[in-house]
Formats: sequence, C-alpha cells, structure tokens
Amino acid sequence: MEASRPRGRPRTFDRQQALQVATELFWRYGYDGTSIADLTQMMGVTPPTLYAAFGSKEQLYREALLDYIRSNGVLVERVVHNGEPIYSLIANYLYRSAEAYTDPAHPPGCMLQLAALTCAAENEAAHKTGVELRQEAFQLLVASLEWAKEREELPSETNVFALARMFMALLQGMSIQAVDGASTEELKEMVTAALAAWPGKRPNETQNTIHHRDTEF
Amino acid sequence: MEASRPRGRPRTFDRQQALQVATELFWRYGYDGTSIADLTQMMGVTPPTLYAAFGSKEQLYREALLDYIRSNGVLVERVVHNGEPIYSLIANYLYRSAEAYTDPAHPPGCMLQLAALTCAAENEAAHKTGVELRQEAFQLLVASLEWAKEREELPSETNVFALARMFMALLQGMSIQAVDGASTEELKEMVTAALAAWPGKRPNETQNTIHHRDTEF
DNA sequence: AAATTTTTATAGCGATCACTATTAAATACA
DNA sequence: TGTATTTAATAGTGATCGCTATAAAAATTT
Repeated sequence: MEASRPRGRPRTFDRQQALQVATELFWRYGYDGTSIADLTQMMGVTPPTLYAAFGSKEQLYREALLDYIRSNGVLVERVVHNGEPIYSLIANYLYRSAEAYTDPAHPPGCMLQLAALTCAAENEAAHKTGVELRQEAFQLLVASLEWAKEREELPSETNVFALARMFMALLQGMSIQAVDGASTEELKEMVTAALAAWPGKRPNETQNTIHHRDTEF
Repeated sequence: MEASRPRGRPRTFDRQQALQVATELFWRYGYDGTSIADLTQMMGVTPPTLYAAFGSKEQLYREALLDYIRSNGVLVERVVHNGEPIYSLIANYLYRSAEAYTDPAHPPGCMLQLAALTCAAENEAAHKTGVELRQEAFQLLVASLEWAKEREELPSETNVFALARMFMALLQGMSIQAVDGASTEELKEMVTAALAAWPGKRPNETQNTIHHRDTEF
C-alpha cells in the first residue's frame, strides 16, 4: 500500500523528530531559556522552515508539551481500562516517576510540572499553557480517586481533592529534587514515606524493590 | 549619634528597597524572564547605577535570593532556639507556608523552590545558585529532624532523609500549585492529608483552623 | 512541457538583550 | 578653594531576540 504523496515539494526533515528535539530543549531550559536559534540548530532546519511547520515559538511550545503529556501521561488510561486498584496504581506510578525523573537519557523531572512556572511578562501565553495543562492533570487525578471512592477502595470520608493535591505535590517535589540532583533511590524512599499518608487500609502493599521493564505500563 | 557620611556623592536611592524590588521581579518572572530594563525601570535607577550597586545581573539575583531566604527562612532558628517540638514546628510551618504562598501581596509560591529550575544554558550560574541554596535548606531540614530523633520525638527507625524530602516536596508542590491558582484553604487541606504520614504518634495535633498573627513566628 | 503547490534557504527586519565608556554632579577632605 | 572620591545620567556598544520578505527548488497535476 503506497500512500499517495501530497502535491508540493516533500519535507526533508521528520516533523515528529523535530518536535521531540523541541520538547527536550524546552524541558531542560524552559520557554524563556530556549531560543529560536537553539531550536533550529538542534532540529537541523532554518527559521522559515520551523515557522512554516509549527507557526510560532508559543505554538511549538504548546505542541511539544502536549506531545510530552500524550507520551508520558498514562495514569488515567490505566485506571479506566485496566480497572487496576487505585492504591497499587498510584504507588506504582509514583515509584516509576522516581525512575523516569532521574533517567539521564532525558532532562530531569517532569516537563509538565516544571513548565513555564515563571516566565517573562510578554510570554504569559506560555505560562497559561503550563497552568492549564497542570490543572487538567489534577482534575484527572481527582476523578480517578473519586471513582475509586465509589468502588469503595477509599473510606467514604476521604477528601479526594486534598489527596490528589498531595500526590501532585509529590510529583512536583520529585521534579524539583531531580533537577537538584536527587537519585532514583532517594526519591523512592520519599515516596515510601509519603505513602504512609494513604487513608484507610492499603491492599497489596507495593514495594519499591519491585522493578518494572521500561516498556511496561 | 550621627553616622559620619562617606566621602563621595551620596546615594539617591535605597539599596535595600531596590533589592526587594529585584526580589519580587525575579520571584514572579524568573531569572531569564526579568530583564535589566525591567529592573532599572521598577527600581527607578539607570543601568550604570544598578551595575555600580550590585555588580551584575547574576550577582543581583544571588543577593536577592539570599535576602529572601534571610527574611523568610526561619524554621531552623526556631527549632534551635525555642526547643519547639518538631511536629508542631513543622506542621505550623507548613500551614503558615500555605498562607504565605497564596498571599496576594507578593508573587505566588516560594521564591527559593521556584528559583531558576530551568534557564538558558548561558545562565547556568543562576541555575547553580538555586540548586545550591535549595540543597542547603534541605540539609537544615534534615538536621532539625535528626536532632528531634535524638530527643526521641521520632521513632528510632525513622528515615529522616526521606521524611525531609517529603516535607520539601510539600513546600515545592504548594509553590507550584500556588502559581496555578490554588487557594490557601486548598493548600491547608493538602497539608492535613500529608501530615497523616507522620511517623509514630503525633503530640499536640495541630489544627489548620488555628490562625496565627502575621507578626508572630 | 507548462502550471500549480509546497518546502526550502538566503538574508535581514526592527526590537531588545546585558552591559559600559564617558562625563557631569555632589559630597568630604586638604 | 581646590582635590579626591563616589554616584549620577547620557548615550550608546555589539550580540542576540523572535520573526519574515523574497525567491529558488522539488514535487504533482494538467
């Protein structure tokens, strides 16, 4: 099956690959800290090519962040489709985040949690993008805890908003501490300490010594 | 008692006040997001005056951050000098941080926790300043928990490093969530949920309904 | 082959970046 | 009253910022 080519001159670069290059740069250096010159140089394209493909620096940032989330934010899909118990799901997610945030193969921490926390006043659009996408992630976490409460996996008096904020804070704190050089094991020990705050009884206590394949989950 | 004036032309601006202006700008907009033009305009001085007084943008940033910490980081002084029980000290500090991070009188969150998490590669010195000062704060938190353990306020098997990381993560998560628009009450509820992870028995359970004067502590 | 469509690179736009050479102004000291 | 000392503003420096006008190149369609 040969896909019919579009009409004009064909692309000489991989758009998705260029997007991942942009993601890594924005992730490590932030919105203000990444220049168009940085992007074009690492992508191997010239400025007009970048603008033809992505519109503007702000649009490229948003698309890069959305692509990062699509590739890495799998928590809710799992709770919905697998029906996994909420405790093991969240505990495993936290331990796996401790590994991912310290993986030297990419910048430290979670790109979403670090996205445009501070930036120049004239780049408020990028700031709002970060705020908006973090709020969406928070709402999904709240929803997954709500569903677990309906399934009676959490005590009926549980404050799911407060609990969701606490797990968000753990992911955010792990991101900053990964930037500051914390090791995988140090972050995992913190997760273990924090999971003591789980309300009610914890079914199937998950150990941080359980290691998973990178391709799993 | 009249302080003898120095020899040359006297200053026409308040250096400490200018430093606080710089602190607010760096706090809200970050290192990359704050320009010399922003600083000079808000300080009411010209660029040569700023450089004569503070050396460089990097030195001004470091000085502003150190001044912020000196003004706001009072945790350890309290545990050392007052001999306050560690649980009430940390619980109160967390609840008060929830108030401070959402105070509309200044930028949201903690300037230290948000300091230069990401910035341009050529500004690595500012990034290192942030990392270094957060690591110092973490070591002080570890030390205060260690002393509490020696005073037998914590179980002997307590992992104080993991516990210190958890409280750092709460402060860091509260900072990011304050940036994202969380309310004082939402952050306090999160603190309450997280304090359930406190090891052993908690003496004198602190309520988030206890309100303190702004001038206290 | 000619026309149409799309992507490409060259070259450079005006604005802003962090920073400074120069000189005038304002004080204390001799 | 000079001289030394320090701070002040004027007026810029070269470099980089995000972005684009223009036109050549490479494909399909007619």
